[in-house]
Amino acid sequence: MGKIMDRRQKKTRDLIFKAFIGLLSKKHYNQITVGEIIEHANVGRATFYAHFETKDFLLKNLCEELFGHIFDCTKTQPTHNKYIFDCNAPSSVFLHLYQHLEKNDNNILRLLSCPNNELFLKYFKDCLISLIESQLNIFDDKRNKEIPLNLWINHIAVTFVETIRWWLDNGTKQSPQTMTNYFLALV
Amino acid sequence: MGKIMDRRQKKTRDLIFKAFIGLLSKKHYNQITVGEIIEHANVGRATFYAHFETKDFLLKNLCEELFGHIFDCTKTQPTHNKYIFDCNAPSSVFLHLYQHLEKNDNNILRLLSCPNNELFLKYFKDCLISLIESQLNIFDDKRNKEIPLNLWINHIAVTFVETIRWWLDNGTKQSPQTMTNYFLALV
DNA sequence: TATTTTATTGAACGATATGTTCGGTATTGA
DNA sequence: TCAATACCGAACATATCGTTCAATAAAATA
Repeated sequence: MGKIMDRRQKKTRDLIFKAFIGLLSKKHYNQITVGEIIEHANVGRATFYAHFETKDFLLKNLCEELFGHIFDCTKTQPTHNKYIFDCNAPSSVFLHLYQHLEKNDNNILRLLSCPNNELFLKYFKDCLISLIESQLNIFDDKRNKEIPLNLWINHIAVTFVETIRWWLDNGTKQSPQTMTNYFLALV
Repeated sequence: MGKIMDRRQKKTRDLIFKAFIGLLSKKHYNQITVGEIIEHANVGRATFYAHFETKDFLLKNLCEELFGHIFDCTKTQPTHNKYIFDCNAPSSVFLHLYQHLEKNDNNILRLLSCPNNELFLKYFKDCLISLIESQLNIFDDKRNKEIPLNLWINHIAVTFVETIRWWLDNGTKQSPQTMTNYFLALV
């Protein structure tokens, strides 16, 4: 994973990712072939399989690369989030996520709004859940104690994911702050 | 769709559906082959393709068959729902859906809790959205007018779907009434 | 019942995709 | 400079797809 990579390795890895992303934004995951990927990446067939066991693993690795560091910077120091984000509002983590997305690092938006966005939103949700678990106190005032805890956590995560989906479907016109307000109003 | 069917047609159609459901509860949709389906259904290859253009169409038809009538009975007389369900509570439609699922007609539960449940929950959500659009007044008291309408409707649908997912994951131990309460508390 | 219509069968086919192998080449890092 | 290693790319066996067709069996109709 974090191993030091030969320049060549990193280069072809990036080429494959880039080609894959390009294809994902055009056609459905299921009908993308390895042949197409290596053609667009301009990479040998054997090379592809030297890097990725399977198309599914390619997807998994791509998700880790894309979302990994977004959530990393919220997790590495879970108890100090407020200060990291230089903000005391309880919603800072979520505001920060909207802002991060708006910056569109690594073309994440392109993937989250493409026909295959389910693939990524699902992965995104899994990351979110562990984040929310560590930030649960934020929602204490909104919680109905009747509701089972894991149902509640899941509901928060899903609500957040759906605000993002809606945001993207509507052209990302709203500000991160507005989206945070929508999110908090819904939950 | 509703055409009169030759006995043979209905028979093979059911055999294929049954085989498909059996496979869906064992392995991932993507790695189910037409070959496996016809083998388990004990049906000729050409016969399969005479019924279904594609595996994707098979899935679509299965969804329509499974969910079609559940939602049909809520839609055919949209203005009279209260009386159909013999209940005056505004939540009756949703209570009725939980009850319907609990009866487990057509092994719907098996599909909604299998590893492929995303496939069905997604379809279920789409049906839900049009149902909710026709029942929106039920949620008038809970709605924050700041929130865009389609975001709001989507949120209600997703919340309902997620309560079902949670219900199934936890063994369907709660009563439909309890689930309705959870749902209304979340939304 | 006799006849016509329709559905199923199963083998065979071409096309496409998969994942692997291997000898040769080019790049890298020390 | 040189040893290690990543890439190439063609070839291969295997698997799945979706279609075709002539033969057979079952249902609908008269």
